[in-house]
Amino acid sequence: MVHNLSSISPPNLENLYTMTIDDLDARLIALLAAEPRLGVLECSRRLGVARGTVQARLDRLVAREVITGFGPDVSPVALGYDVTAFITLEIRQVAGHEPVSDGLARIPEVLEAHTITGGGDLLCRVVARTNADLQRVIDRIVDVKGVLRTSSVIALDTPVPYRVLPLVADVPRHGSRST
Amino acid sequence: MVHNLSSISPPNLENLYTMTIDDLDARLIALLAAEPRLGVLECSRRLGVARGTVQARLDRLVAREVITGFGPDVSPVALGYDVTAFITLEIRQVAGHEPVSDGLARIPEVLEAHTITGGGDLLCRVVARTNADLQRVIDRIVDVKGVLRTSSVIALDTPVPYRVLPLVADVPRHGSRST
DNA sequence: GTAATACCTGGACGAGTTGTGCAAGAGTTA
DNA sequence: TAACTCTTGCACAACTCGTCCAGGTATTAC
Repeated sequence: MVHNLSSISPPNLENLYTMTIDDLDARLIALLAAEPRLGVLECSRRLGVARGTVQARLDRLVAREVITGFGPDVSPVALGYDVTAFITLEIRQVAGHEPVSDGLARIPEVLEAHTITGGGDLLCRVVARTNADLQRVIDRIVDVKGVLRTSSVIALDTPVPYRVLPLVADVPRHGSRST
Repeated sequence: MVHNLSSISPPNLENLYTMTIDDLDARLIALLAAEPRLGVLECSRRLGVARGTVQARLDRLVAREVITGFGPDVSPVALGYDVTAFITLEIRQVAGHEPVSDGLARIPEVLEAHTITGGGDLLCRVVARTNADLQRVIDRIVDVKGVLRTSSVIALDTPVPYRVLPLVADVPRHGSRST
């Protein structure tokens, strides 16, 4: 029997938003990151818990959007895009960001774009087949309505490739629920 | 019977390195990206090809490292890391990049790092729990031996989140092998 | 033109996994 | 003590997986 709303909302909200992950979650994520094609059953064996537990944890992690998806991770380099660059855009501020963002989103080579501090600017990561091809991509960006100026920086090497695992291992936990 | 080496090497090398992907590959990747938990059998149904074909294509894509993995994709935001920043490092050039890269790799909040054009510099993407926490992360970076100066830019919004799919759809193909 | 090669198809096999449901026990909170 | 949440262990049928095979077709080499 429910006596008042506070007996419903607060615990749920806390579970959904305040909580992060516990030790078992972290181990599960690390395991899946190491061997992504593992099934639920195999995970449960490796982690030493029941299959239903792994299934429930996974569902919860996905529901809470801690896990946002399961690849596939496609390598631009393997597709022939060997050049990565970071381009800072100076844009006309009167128009706002949206039109520019829309224009950028229409360029396949723009892999991501962020608005950043420092007066109406955008930082975006682009790829191209060659340095000469990069010029073409930059031209396309400059052609986007609202873009005033660009300044590019080419990535030569990637000593630390994108990763999140150290973060997962480092997150403050709410105690270990597992025995 | 093999008459000379040229009847072996060139075709293989071409298949492995020169080729990109064809139409079916692109559709398969797009399908998996949209619904990553799909099995091989279900993919074959959706794509209208035999199961063995999908299996072979997937194996090849992974072998050629067009597909480098299958998540899970973990959201730093869901773990409480709400602040993303891009930090440009000026480093002491005598030592080279490696020691600095190693130091950065040991900081969980450093999600990726690239060496960039412009004289011994590094660009890295970091996350932090709050703006105040970002200061702590920056301090850790500055503490890395070889780092002289940093300059940070905070990402306020991400109008174009990381994506590769448009690239896949756009890649020049070697004709459609599918009927 | 003929042979060799690579690819797709459709079928088959057994082993293993998945989704689902249930009852019981443990731990926490009020 | 009661209510709640989570985990466990078990069960079931349905499905999928990895793997193999033979036959057909398209491309390439000679």
